[in-house]
Amino acid sequence: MPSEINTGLLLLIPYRSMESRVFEELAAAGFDDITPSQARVFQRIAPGGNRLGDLARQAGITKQSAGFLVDQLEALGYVHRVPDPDDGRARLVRVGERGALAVEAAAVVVARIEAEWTAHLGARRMAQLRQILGDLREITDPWA
Amino acid sequence: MPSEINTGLLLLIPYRSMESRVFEELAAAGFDDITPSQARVFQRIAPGGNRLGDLARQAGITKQSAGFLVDQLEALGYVHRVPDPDDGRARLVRVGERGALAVEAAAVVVARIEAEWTAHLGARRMAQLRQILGDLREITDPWA
DNA sequence: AGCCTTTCGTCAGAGAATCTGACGAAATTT
DNA sequence: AAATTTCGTCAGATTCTCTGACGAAAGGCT
Repeated sequence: MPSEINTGLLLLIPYRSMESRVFEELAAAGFDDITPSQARVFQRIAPGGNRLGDLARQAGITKQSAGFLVDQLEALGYVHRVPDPDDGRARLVRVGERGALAVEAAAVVVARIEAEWTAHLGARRMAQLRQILGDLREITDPWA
Repeated sequence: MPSEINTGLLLLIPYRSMESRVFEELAAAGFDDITPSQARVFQRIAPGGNRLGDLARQAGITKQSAGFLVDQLEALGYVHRVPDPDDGRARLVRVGERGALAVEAAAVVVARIEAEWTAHLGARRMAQLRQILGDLREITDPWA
């Protein structure tokens, strides 16, 4: 029978596969001092930078935890914080030099994995998958 | 534009939504002493029971961590351990009485969420989603 | 039989990640 | 101006996870 496995687990399996592969290959490429938790925050940083609270909400953790992880990312040179010109209380977390290199390296790995998935599923179904997930985001993304 | 967001994150968003909702509603139903980490191990337990090492591999954690979590699940009455008749070193982790009730309650919530998703996507596309994810599992499930 | 070697689970200890609660500073509202 | 809210941090505790080492049992190999 065509799998009575619940849809949640069905989503988690490929996610985990991608995450662990990106993580491994990044480590092999010299970015071996970043942890998965740090990476999950890091990957949410937008081009213009984000406030700490935004990152926390998007990553689904408290702002204290996000602050803890950003401190480490900053010490490792992946990000830096700049004052928020619009709000004296806040600072913006921005991708730094080393972070930009990591982003680039990660994008290469992600592209390769997506290509493998496309090869397995066919371009048409890969596009359907992304389309459907995008639609699902409308009712499942607390941040969208 | 149709989202250049990477497919991994696209998978994670609905997963997290489902996980957190199941978790919340389970807590509201009286299963409020279980943690997400415990639940991620618990949900892998098969009808006949599993060895600790199996659970660890499936959950992607070390056997020590799995042991730690199963100890707690056992203390809370969700599971129990029985000797493995085929191997004197091993024991089987089995779902206990209270665990079975939690499984039942979780299944109800999962079914409701899947119904919501189906209502949003349409039955046809929901089926496509599950079909495609099932296929993707062939190359992404280290356990399958 | 008797010895490796591997596998299963646990113990011990350390480290990482997360949370709750409380706080000062700045922004916003009244 | 004062009260309220929001932003980030500090402090402390808990939870989760890992590495390393170990005894017990199983399986292989002379």
